[in-house]
Amino acid sequence: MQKRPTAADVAKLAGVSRATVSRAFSPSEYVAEETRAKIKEAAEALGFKRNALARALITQETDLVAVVSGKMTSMYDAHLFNALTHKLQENQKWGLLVHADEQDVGVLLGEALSYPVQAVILRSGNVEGGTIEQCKSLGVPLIVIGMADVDIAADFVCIDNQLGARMAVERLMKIGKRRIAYIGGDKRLYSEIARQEGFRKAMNEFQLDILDVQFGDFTFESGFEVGSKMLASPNRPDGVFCANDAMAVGLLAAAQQITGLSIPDDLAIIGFDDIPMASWPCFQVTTIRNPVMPTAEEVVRLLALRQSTPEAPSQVVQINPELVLRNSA
Amino acid sequence: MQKRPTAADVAKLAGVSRATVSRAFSPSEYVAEETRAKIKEAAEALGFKRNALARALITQETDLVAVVSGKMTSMYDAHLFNALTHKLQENQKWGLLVHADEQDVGVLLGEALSYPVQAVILRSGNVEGGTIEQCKSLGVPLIVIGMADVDIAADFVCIDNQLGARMAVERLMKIGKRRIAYIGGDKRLYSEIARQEGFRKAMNEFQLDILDVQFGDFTFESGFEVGSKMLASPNRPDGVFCANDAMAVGLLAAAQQITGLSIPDDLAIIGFDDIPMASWPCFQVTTIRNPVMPTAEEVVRLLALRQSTPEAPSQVVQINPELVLRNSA
DNA sequence: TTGTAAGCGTTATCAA
DNA sequence: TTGATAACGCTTACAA
Repeated sequence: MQKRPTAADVAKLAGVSRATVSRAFSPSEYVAEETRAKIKEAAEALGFKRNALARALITQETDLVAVVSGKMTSMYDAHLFNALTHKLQENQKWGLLVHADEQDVGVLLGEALSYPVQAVILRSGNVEGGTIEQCKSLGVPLIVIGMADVDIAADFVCIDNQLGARMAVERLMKIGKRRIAYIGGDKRLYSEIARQEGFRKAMNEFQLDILDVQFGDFTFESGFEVGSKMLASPNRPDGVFCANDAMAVGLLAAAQQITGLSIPDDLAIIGFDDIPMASWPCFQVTTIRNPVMPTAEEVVRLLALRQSTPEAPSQVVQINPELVLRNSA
Repeated sequence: MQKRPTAADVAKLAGVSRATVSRAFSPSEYVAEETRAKIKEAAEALGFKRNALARALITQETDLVAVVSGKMTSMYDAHLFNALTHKLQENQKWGLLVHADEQDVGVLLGEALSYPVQAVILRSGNVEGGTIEQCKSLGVPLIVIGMADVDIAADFVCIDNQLGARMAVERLMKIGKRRIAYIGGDKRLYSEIARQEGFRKAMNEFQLDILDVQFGDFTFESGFEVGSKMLASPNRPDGVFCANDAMAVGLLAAAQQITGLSIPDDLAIIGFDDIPMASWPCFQVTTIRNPVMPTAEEVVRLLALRQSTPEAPSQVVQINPELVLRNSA
């Protein structure tokens, strides 16, 4: 920040008042075309740009949105992030990046909130009390992606995990699988909890016994490792629902190393999310799509809604999952 | 943005002046411990936070940094982004997100620059003139990641692509390969240009003929496709250097489908970047590591340097590549 | 140690 | 259609 030209500089050069310069930059204000042209020209010459800070201060409205996101460990995270930033930009919002590695969301968000933001968009496995309190006390709307909780005063946008899990079980049933197992991820994360619950409910509904339940940590490596053990067991499943694609691909890779094991005949695999890798020719994993664009769109819709109707009751928006058939099930 | 409490509110509640409230929040200012405690208490009660906008306006210094990044299409992008935001945060900087899909970097950056940012960090395949001009005319330092150009008045942080390519060729030579081919990515991107040049120079230096040169677009799918063709050719190489890991893994996957083809005996593969996937048990690709942490660290170092010494001549910082030996070469 | 008052770069109100 | 002038929420001389 240094010798940034100000409206006063432009005013002097154009021979008008500061107020007129300001007006010249507001399309809705009345100002003689001639004057406006003169001002624009002077502004151009100086490289003048209205200072968003000073503007926000007086207009009392920001186009800043805090985007809280953890480490992006999978392509799903990266794609969601892409979609979100894309949509925000399309709606003239600027994302203020808050990178929360661990449990430090509260502190970091606190610091970030020294910027008056229009809302906080949180993409995280867990929403702790401090975060919600902070937003509430500052009157900043909170929009959470990837989980749902009707008891928290925040908006939520989340894939319908239960339905997704049910679709997976249904598919495995349909292709004749009865010895069905589950590979879950980090037990503290909402996606794991919800998907496992959906899986259990569906299995129960179809009156199927759950053959095996194992846990990885949502990574390929863990899917490979846990999957290898599961396949080595004498009690081997003929169908596995994995809580995300990375683990499903890991399991598939493990299965591919066992000679004579045919996919999907001996072993069917269904993942969750539909990351690009699931469609690679060497994998071709059947999965439950968790679409990022609709998610991002709902987020900006809620953002707009909160701005126009701040007092509206908080919403939980469910995104529809979709069964994507490939070779693994 | 609504009923955010201000310093005046706190002052009234604590029974002091606005100035004292301000001082109470600056650790270096003298203010009676008793008063400070009283003010902190009042601030706490109201949920007061100093407004960063107003602060920046008066202090004339921002902790905002524009982070321009395209769509993240690979885990390398995601990791670099993680590392960068992490480091920025560690240095009390806030990233203002600019998501540039295509050639629209100029326009978007222009809008983003209405916020007085300390610097612009650009992660992109191409730096066009408009971007540089805009930064210069506003006196905002520009730091570019992933390319190097001594003729542009900006700081650059970039892996030493030539050295990396050379290390790959050297390794292929060392394990007895002489029929060496190259699979490149999008020809407009700097990484492609620099890595290919490095490859050609090294091949020339070792007095080897280049067997084949093909191009994908830096994705797994393209590596698989181009690789399949390359392997089907009667003039099949015994060693391939790929311009990134995604394509190297794609090529490997294609090779794995050919029965009787042994890796690395019949075909050695070397990638670039060292993304997690390269180390997966089913791939184990030898690669040239392009480390993200050192890159991010250099960026924040340059950021600090530009702030303390704005007029220092621009730098091109080369990051050292590293040969990571795995099973594919 | 604290209060008063000026000012950062804008926009909004009110006259002219 | 334009120009003074007062805000916005803060920091910082300068006084007290």
